[in-house]
Amino acid sequence: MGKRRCNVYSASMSVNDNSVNIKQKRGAHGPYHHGDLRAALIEAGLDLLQQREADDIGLREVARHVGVSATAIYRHFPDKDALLGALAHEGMKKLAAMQRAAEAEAGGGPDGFRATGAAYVKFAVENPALFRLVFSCAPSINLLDSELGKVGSAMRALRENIAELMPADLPEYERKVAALRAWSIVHGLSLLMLDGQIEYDEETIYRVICGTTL
Amino acid sequence: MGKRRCNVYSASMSVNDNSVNIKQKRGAHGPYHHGDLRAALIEAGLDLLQQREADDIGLREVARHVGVSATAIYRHFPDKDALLGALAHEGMKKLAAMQRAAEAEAGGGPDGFRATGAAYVKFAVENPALFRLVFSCAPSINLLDSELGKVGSAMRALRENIAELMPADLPEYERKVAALRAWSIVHGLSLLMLDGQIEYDEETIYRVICGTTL
DNA sequence: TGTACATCAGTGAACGCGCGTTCACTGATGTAC
DNA sequence: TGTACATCAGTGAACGCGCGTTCACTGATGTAC
Repeated sequence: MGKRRCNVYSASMSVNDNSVNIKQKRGAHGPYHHGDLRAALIEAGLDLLQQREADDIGLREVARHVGVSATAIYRHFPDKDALLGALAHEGMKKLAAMQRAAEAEAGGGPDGFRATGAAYVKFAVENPALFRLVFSCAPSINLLDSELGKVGSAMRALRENIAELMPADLPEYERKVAALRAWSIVHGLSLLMLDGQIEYDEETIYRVICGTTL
Repeated sequence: MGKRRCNVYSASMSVNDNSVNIKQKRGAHGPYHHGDLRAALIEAGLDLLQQREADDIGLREVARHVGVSATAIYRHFPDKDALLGALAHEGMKKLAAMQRAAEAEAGGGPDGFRATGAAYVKFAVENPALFRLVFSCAPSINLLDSELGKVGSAMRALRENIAELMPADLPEYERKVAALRAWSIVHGLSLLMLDGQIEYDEETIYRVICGTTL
């Protein structure tokens, strides 16, 4: 009982593995419509990242988690790095979404900025391994984005977003420095918390962020 | 020619492996006086950390680098984690030393504080893998320190050092928050640079640090 | 509707690899008498 | 000074492990006629 069952698609489907699930399969190889396995692999990867650092996640393990042979992955990703890259890309999008939501809720201006910063830290604390992966894969993510034909990278968007939130009356260089400082604060705060140097405490986060020049 | 030679103690000794070096051995097993191999292993580990992240360094590799059998390590460290812990501990001491030196040079007060911060970032940029290792091992380092009977941990010292550098007229809680912010800034700046998000630029670092409330 | 065929997402066996760790051992050193 | 002995830091062989990746394959699907 101690061991985990590895049901087909256990990552994304309900836990019962009765014949109904089996019969949902199309063909003999799985319940995948076009592109499903790719999505399932990513979901399984994100799932594993909730429990473990990216370095400790194996390609075979992801396949096992989905209930598919290890080699099936190669139909969807050229190699392990590509899979990790896709996970990082997903993380980047989630982070950006959380920040956008926080800003929308708090309104623009300084309040919005603080909310954005707090969301950044919150994302890191809630998704430690994913957060780390995003930054350890940052160069390849940029590459991925431009390959997809997007204008600029998600990372650049984050950076510019911070700069835009800075007060408009500052000279250009000052704005850049202030944005960098703001980013450093939330990034440093995040990692110090992930590494157990600071306890997670919303009040503290808020105060640390608010002290920034605005 | 392409392959590295693995000379005995090549990490810490000059490169020539002629018979003189061999004859320096005491006994048949190596040139170690008491405790020498331990030191050599640590040195080799630090050496490898200049080239590669800690996760990609193997116990056997460290032994190879020193020119000793892999199992010899177990005379000096219970397991791989202990060796990595020792490396992290060494890193922590180096970081602390660099900060102390920077502060001494710049004098106390705000100038000293800024110098301390700049030294922090400089250490990170010059020793990326070691810097990361220090923080990923932080809990075990604390343990190590208290096992050695020191009063408090090196990490705590760093933290308190930052707090002491804060202006004295601030109320207790404000001091704590300001210290946290200062630490976050240099920590975040360091890691953003290590991850290639920001280019290393002393002027920028200086400006980002100086903007902090003091 | 029936048949022939190309496509392609899966399969399981196999590869070589380097790892951390254990084991029984060896042989030089320092010590007691 | 000489001998017997305990200590202990090294050794190399061996362990099982899980990994990423390759390979030739299978069999359901969609398409052309």
